[in-house]
Amino acid sequence: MTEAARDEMEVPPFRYTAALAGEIEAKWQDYWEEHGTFHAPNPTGPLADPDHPRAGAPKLLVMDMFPYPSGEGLHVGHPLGYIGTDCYSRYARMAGYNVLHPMGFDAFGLPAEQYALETGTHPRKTTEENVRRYRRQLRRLGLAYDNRRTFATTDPDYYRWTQWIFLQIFNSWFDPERRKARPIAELVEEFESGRRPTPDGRPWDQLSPVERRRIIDDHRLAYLAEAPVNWCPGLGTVLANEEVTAEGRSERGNFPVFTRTLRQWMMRITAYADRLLEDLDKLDWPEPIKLMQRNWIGRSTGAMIDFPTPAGPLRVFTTRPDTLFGATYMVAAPEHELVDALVPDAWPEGTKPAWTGGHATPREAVAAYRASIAGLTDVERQADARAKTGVFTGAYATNPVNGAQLPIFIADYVLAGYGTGAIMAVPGQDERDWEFAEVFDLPIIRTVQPPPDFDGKAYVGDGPAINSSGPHVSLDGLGVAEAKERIIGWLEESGNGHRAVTYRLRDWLFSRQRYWGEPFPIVYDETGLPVALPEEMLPVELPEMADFTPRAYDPDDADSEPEAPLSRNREWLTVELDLGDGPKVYTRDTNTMPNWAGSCWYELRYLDPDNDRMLVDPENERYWMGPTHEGDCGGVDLYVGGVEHAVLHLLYARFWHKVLYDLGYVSSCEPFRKLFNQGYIQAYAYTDPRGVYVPAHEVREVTEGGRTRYFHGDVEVRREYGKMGKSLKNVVTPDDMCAQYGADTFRVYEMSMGPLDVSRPWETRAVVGSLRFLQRLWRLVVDEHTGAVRVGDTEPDEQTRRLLHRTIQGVRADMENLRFNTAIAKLIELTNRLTATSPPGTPTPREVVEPLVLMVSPFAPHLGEELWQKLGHDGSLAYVEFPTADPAWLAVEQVTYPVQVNGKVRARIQVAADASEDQVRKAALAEVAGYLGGREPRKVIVVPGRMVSVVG
RNA sequence: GGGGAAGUGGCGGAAUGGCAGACGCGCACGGUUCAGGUCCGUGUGCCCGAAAGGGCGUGAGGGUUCAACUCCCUCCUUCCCCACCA
Repeated sequence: MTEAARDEMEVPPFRYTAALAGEIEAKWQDYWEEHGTFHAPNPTGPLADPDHPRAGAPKLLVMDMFPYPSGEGLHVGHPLGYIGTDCYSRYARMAGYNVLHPMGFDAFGLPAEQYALETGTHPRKTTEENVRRYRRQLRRLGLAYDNRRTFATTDPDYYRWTQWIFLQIFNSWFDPERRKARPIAELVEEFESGRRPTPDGRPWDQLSPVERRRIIDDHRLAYLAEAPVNWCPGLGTVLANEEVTAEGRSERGNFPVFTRTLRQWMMRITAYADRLLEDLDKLDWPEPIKLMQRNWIGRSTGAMIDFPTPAGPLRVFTTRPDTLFGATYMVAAPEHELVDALVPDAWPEGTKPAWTGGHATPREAVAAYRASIAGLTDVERQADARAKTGVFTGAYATNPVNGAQLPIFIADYVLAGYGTGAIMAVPGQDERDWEFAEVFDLPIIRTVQPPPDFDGKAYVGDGPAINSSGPHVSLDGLGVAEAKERIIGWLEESGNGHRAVTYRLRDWLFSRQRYWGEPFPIVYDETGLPVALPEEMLPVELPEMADFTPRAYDPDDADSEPEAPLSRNREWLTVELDLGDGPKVYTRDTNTMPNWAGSCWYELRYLDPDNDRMLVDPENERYWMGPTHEGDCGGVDLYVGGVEHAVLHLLYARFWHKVLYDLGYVSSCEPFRKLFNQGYIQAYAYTDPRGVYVPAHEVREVTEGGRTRYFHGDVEVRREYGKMGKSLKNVVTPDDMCAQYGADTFRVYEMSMGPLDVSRPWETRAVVGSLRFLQRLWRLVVDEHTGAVRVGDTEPDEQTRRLLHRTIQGVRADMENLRFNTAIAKLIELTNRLTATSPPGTPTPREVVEPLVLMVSPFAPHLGEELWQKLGHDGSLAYVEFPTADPAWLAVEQVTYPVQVNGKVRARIQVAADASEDQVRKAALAEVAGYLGGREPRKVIVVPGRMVSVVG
């Protein structure tokens, strides 16, 4: 007889098994879909429904970071956050909120295209298949989405609006006075009226149309620029800095990446740096995430200082203008534009041999140094980080504060992209400058007095200024902060510099030479300047192409040139249009948008997914996302996702949202009011002695003598801890869990493993604990042998009733704070109490089991619905009020006080809850007198309701 | 190098400064069972003890407090992020 057959014979016919769970789950999933149970009503438009039970109720918008439907499918780690938001949403709906909990798919981008390339299938086809599979898997988990609002970013109806937003950004400029984006037409008007001077001062009407367009284009929030970009021949595309690893390789594929200057679309996110920084204070986000964004934006305050040179002023940015007297040399980035003009024909008198790099002329030295840098990979540069390299340009600059002649070097420790690409070097107060000064034997002047016990080199701390007096100004004796103020004052008066702020944040490189992305709604006319397509022409559909592969090259071929796949589609490339000045032939932009584009605004589309007149109806946006009080930015009420999006996605989305806010399309000035980062589910993986991974589920654990060893067959294997993945042979899928235990058990297990924001290891063998819990709950309602409902209107005993109300109160608090693990622990306790007090054969008190079923239902929704129905109720419990604790049963009559003597618990006393402190003290002392050796206690502390502490 | 998070039984984890280890896994014993466990019950931090009881215990060390997993200082370890940002 097989085990399965035996099980079938022996297991009571109405036991809650995985098989029964599967039936119940399918039944309720169909029910919810059929009845549109989780449809949330909008205030207006096609999704409005005044008869809905939650129409007009307070709203709650709960979202997950939507998934990338990859070809690999889901493992048990993926839905952790989704289950969390689902439990929270179901709870909030029962607590009276109109809850919108939508889900969509982020389907454009590199991985989908890579997967398509690997399988030789068109990305549209594989994407559609993947989305279908994800939908099925998520439905199987009972996730309560309003599925009328589901979309993929690859739907033309969706990316039509992605392109529309691009056009709004393209047609806007940032007004620094008003600190906001304004329509580009208003800028044109300012130039026309003369209120705003043109860059070279000529009147607007004397400029040629092309000159005017260039000026306007230079102001746009989305603009074309020759930018140093990361060209990856192996992938055949340029990459954003964020997609390049510290080793200078592509994050995806690990191919070499080269720097190349190309004409690219850029987004002027730097214009919003200050607002992106300031508004972090208004957000209910985890502090570490805010800090990461602050660091990414990297605002530093200081001064710009101009140092006269023979080739014109060399401008530097410094955060330490107070150390100006300590500058002993200058360094420009090797790429700095002034360098070529600076370099003299011959080395000046007295040039130290070490400065020349052994070259006969400065020009040769500079060229050789540049070549040596270009030949290095970033890994080598990184490895060389210890030893500073560089070369003298042969030129000197003048320190404006004292006339000192400062040799100008080029060195790669100065970055072209930050500040002005040049620095004044102050070795006395900067460690990097000190190192360089040591290598090149340059003078070191301390301008801040280090403390007596300071034995380091460069001193970066605070202290009185020294050696800082000149003919125009003296800083001596001032602290760093005062010295900064005084020197900036002098710089501004004397015209040698000014206060300045710089940011680490760069403008966002927004184009990719890829196929699987949103095409730009841009064409070029005969001038080669960009022209926006009119809104009526959206969407610009991605043309079907049989050959969509990027032209990849030998990964090491640094001389290769990028080529966009769309540029090979001759038919699509040119288009005849009449844009108001007669029919003309235009060339389309052949770039596509990066995969961040679709996720930059999707929260808005959920609110009004079918609107074909606008992005989102303002009334719907105001209802779901609008500010609710003075000083509030508004936004999604709860946004759950992984920390890996702490910077990029969240920063880009905030930027787009702010542009839409400035232009008046949304009432919320931030997209995500509250952010929560869920942890990751990790897993063990096992390698055999050859280092090959073996299937984790085949590994046996043997514990002997307190030491645990692992075996695969007879072979001992080594355990590793890490991510779940195919290559590690340790994947467990939700489908496995649903088949083995049922979706409800799986959900309960994931939510009970630990706090939602903490990563933890997956352990399949522990899942059974959650099944046993649900089985006990089931057994409280259903007789396993007869299938009869065994709930009666009997009174629970007082202790059980009190426990019920304490549980209700505790579970409500836990749910509000997303502490699902402790909520479940409380529910198990109550279930265990009922199991003990209502054994089989006796009725289970309805008064307790009904609220228990309601409280369990956010975690185990299918079982909840089924039991609710068995308890005699019609329809779904999704809108039934969540239980409320009765204060009368929370109050206690007797309190047990532990009594500590000198920090150790020596006794327990029972006193009436309303006993006075004095009564408690007396009772406690009577109990522990023996521990005091007959002496009077020195001190007695009564913490009301908590404990008594006696000090002897 | 800078920043962040975290160290509690065999394991996952509980604990507004107030009885450390809730709840679950595992394990042990018992029940039901011919048997098995996706059942039920009891026990389960460590050490001494037959027990009653006692001692020790939240990475290490110090401090504040009647009282510290919790607050402060120093150190160690692990994970994550950023890394020549002037």
